Amino acid sequence: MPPAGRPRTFNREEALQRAMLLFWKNGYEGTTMADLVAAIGMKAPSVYAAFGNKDALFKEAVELYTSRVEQGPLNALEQSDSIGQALENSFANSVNMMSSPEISSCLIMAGAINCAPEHQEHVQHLRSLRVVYKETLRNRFLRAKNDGELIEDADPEALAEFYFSFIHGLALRAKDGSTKAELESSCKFALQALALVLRQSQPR
Amino acid sequence: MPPAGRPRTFNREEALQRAMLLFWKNGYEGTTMADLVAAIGMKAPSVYAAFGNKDALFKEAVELYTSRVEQGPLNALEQSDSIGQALENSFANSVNMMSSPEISSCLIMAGAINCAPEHQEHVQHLRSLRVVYKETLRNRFLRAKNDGELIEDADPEALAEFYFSFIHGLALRAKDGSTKAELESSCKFALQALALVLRQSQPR
DNA sequence: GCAATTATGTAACATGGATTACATTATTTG
DNA sequence: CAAATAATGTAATCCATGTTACATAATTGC
Repeated sequence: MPPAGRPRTFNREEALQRAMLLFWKNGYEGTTMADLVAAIGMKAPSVYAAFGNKDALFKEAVELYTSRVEQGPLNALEQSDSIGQALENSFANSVNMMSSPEISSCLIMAGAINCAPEHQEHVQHLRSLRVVYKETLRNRFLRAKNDGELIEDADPEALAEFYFSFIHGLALRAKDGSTKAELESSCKFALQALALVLRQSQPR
Repeated sequence: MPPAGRPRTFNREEALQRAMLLFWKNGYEGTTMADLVAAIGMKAPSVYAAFGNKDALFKEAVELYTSRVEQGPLNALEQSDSIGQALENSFANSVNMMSSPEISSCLIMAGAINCAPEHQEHVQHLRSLRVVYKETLRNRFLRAKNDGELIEDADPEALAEFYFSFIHGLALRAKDGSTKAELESSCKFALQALALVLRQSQPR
């Protein structure tokens, strides 16, 4: 039984998806409510009625992004038993999502950098999501160490920080126009470097 | 002979330096003219008279930043004959400049990401400066290959892209709160990875 | 059909932030 | 001292952008 009142003439999910794509492409500050309203194809009051305000819409968009896009690299990290495979899959996943021609980069990694005072809500929000990725990476390296995949000297925290820096940089390179091939060759080298801390790796 | 007219009551260079520090800390969009005017300690018309407008002031601030701050890592890249030393010095230099407690990160690398439409002038400007860094890195690797420092298989372009991604990421990690120690241990690993492509390196 | 409810479109309002008009003040030159 | 020149402070103006008031339209339940 639909609720009383005039029914919506647009699809909320579809509208959210369009908003997400815009935010992905241009970030929070680079996307105006006018842009969003136009992309959704309705007038401002309808969008406000459906989503609240810009902050709330952004939050929902980021949730959609997280579940649809960011989850890929995150899951890949955990699904393989070998740390090498895990990273390789995660990177491949990241590069793919960063390489859509019109959109490019990563909403979370490349979002709201140096754009607004630190205390603004969306800045904190994105940062906390970056922390999630970092923690996932960190836990994966701790597990690898535990599993005996890494040499004694290997420092999982440092490795996580290194690979996270690299991934973070990839997102910016994508934003700055690096091709998929360039991103991929970067990743290839980053993965080769893992040999330096793998226990069973055979030096060439 | 000073020009006719009332003399300025503030030091232009000092004002520019303060503006640069603000832009460094908060980026172009995160810094308002009101902030700048307050930091300089004058009223808006005086600042406009001295610097033109926000864009022009930003441009001058970035020039100051480039010559005073960014030049360090760039010079370090070229001043050493060994690619390993060159990178090590450049990274150390970068980490130092990114680690000032109150300021942190890099004006050029972390500036104007996903904050404003691509076509805005300051966005293009920062991007072009990033290209300079990338090109310097690329040329340094080409030279290393030429000098016989690298193995046959080494791809200087890919190496440049990788290390630039990493440096780019470092800037964001710094912005996101990584400690100097974390940045340093990341760099250490990144430099160890160079062994994979160094001709004379002895595998362990 | 009528009341209640919710969406829509038009047209505003509110705010923050870049920029400037104008009168005034301080300095050099003649 | 007068004229010219340039800086200063006050107080606006302009504009983009987020947000909402209000009248109207479409739907449900009685």
